[in-house]
Formats: sequence, structure tokens, C-alpha cells
Amino acid sequence: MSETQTTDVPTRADELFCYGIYTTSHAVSRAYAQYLKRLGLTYPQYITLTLLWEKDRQKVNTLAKVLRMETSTMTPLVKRLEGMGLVCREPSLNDRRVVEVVLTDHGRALQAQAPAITGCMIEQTGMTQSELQDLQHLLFKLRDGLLEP
Amino acid sequence: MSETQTTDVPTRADELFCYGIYTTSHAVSRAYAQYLKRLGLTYPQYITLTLLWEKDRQKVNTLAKVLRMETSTMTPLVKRLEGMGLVCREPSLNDRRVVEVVLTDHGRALQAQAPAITGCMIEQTGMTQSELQDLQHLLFKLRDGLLEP
DNA sequence: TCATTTTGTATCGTGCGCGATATAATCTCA
DNA sequence: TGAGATTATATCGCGCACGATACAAAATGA
Repeated sequence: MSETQTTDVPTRADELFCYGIYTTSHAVSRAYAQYLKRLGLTYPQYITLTLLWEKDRQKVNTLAKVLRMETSTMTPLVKRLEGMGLVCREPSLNDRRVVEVVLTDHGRALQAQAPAITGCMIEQTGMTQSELQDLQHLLFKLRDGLLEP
Repeated sequence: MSETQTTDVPTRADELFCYGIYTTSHAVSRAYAQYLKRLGLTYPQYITLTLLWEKDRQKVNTLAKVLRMETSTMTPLVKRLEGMGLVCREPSLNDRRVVEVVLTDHGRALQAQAPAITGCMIEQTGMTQSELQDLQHLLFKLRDGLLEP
């Protein structure tokens, strides 16, 4: 065992976690899109709605933080959801800078479609509940370890 | 245990693997970007170069397939790499439809920077080699399970 | 041979995603 | 109170990402 070995690092793409995340992220997005196009939703729009179904009336800032994206991405996304009549953007009464995102009846009604989609997706993975839980745990550990230094 | 329980499905965002993948993918992209901006590279450009460092002279089609993206995304990405002088696009002699992507000396020289970046990224995750391998294995299992039905 | 189909790239329109920047509202604290 | 800092959202330019479409080259097969 040489001294250099301790600092050796993967070179091949399939050993780099960026490659695993990048390609899997594309595959998941595409798989979801096949169900979401019937609802007229994109994958990022669907994930944003999922957050609102879980807790209605959230700030643009909060939604962006939870999804690890910038508000400069979330603002136009929310405006498109508003254009589709799925959410309303309400300026906060307490703090006039804040825009609260609130589901419309139509937006809330779409929640009824979610379990079927989730079920199809989980089945399509061919993975066990336990494997998916392990994956999620490792993903969160990676994500939360990468906070800016 | 009721009959409905067997068909019950996660509802909360942090139980959905799409949420884990989506947010982690953003976090990884941002973490890499912090190193790549010095090289003038984007994260997708860097991953594409990684494939070429491993095996030079690949078809646009192959690169796109390996990264699970469409050629309509890869074509302009490769053209930007060409504009930076990192690759050449050479029409194949055997099949005049095919464009082969070949590293320039400058493109190949950038490979020297990769190990340091990979090392920093791995260290930053705070995860063990074994955890990262488990993660990669689960990611590939998920990705390859989601092939279009 | 030659009409038909398939394959490989390219182009276009729309939406996502980021950093830089702008602007207004709020906060801080002298 | 009021000057300066901070915060929340919005805007802009560029690159990524996809599906739809176009088109030329190659493969197929009557």
C-alpha cells in the first residue's frame, strides 16, 4: 500500500456520485413526465404542488429553500402555476415584501391524482420500500453534507 | 392490518424519492459549480468532458444516451465546448450522419484538474466510501428500473 | 434499382435553473 | 428619527432540458 493510495480518488464516470445523481435525475424526471403531461404539469411544478398539498400558504422564499433552488427560479414557476389557475399569489399583510402562495380549489383538487402516480412510480422502480428508504436517507445525507462551506 | 394499507403510498414530500433526487441534484450541481466556475465550465459540460477523458472520440448520440439526455440537448452543449476550444466535432468517415466528438489538447489538459475537484467534493459530503458506493448502487438500480415501459 | 423506413444530427419553442442586478419593504441602531 | 444594512421578490441573460419537427444519410426489401 503506497502513500498515494490514501488520496486516490475515482476517475471513471460510473464511480462518481455526480454521474449517478445526474443521470438518475434525468430518468426520474422523464418517468414522471409521462404521467404529468395528462395533468398539464411539469415535474418541477408537480413537486412544488406536493409541498403546498402538505402545507398550504407558503412563502416563495420557503418553497425555494425547501427545493434547494433560487427564488429567481421559483418566482416565474409560481407565476405559471397562477396562470393555470392552480394557485394564487397573495401579498402578506404582515410583511408587504412577502408573497404567499395559496392553492385554489382547482389546485387542491389535483391532489387526488397524486397517490396513483406515486404508486405507479414506486412499482416501476422495482425496488423494495426498504431500498427506497435507504436511498432517501443517503440522498439527504449527501445533500445536507454539501452545504456551502 | 386493513386491505387498504397494502396500497397506501407516501404523501409527504420527504418520503417521495422524487423529492430526494430533485433537491440533492440541485445541491450537487451547486457544490460542483463552485469549483467549476474557475475553469469556465458548467456542471453538464464537466460531466460530458469526464466521459471523453475516459474514452475519447464518442458520437453525440452515445454521449446523450450515457447521460440519459436527448441529442437535442447534447448537440448545442458540444457546440459550446467546441466554441471554447475543448473539443472538435468531426464527421465520421464511415457514416456521414455521425458526428464524433474528440478532445483537443486543451480539453485533455483539463483532466489534470479533475482529481482535486473529486477529492474536495467527496470530502465535503462527510460520507464514507462505503456509503457513497451504496448510494451509487441504489441510484443505478432506480435509474435502470425506470426504463420506459 | 428505387421507394420506404430507420437512424443521427440539428433546429425551434417553452420551461427550468442560476448568478447578477434592481427595487421596495423592513430592520438596526446610533 | 433617519442613514445604512438586510431581506423578499422580481428581472435579465445565458445555458440546460425536453418534445416536436426537419432533413440528409443509411439501411431495408420488393
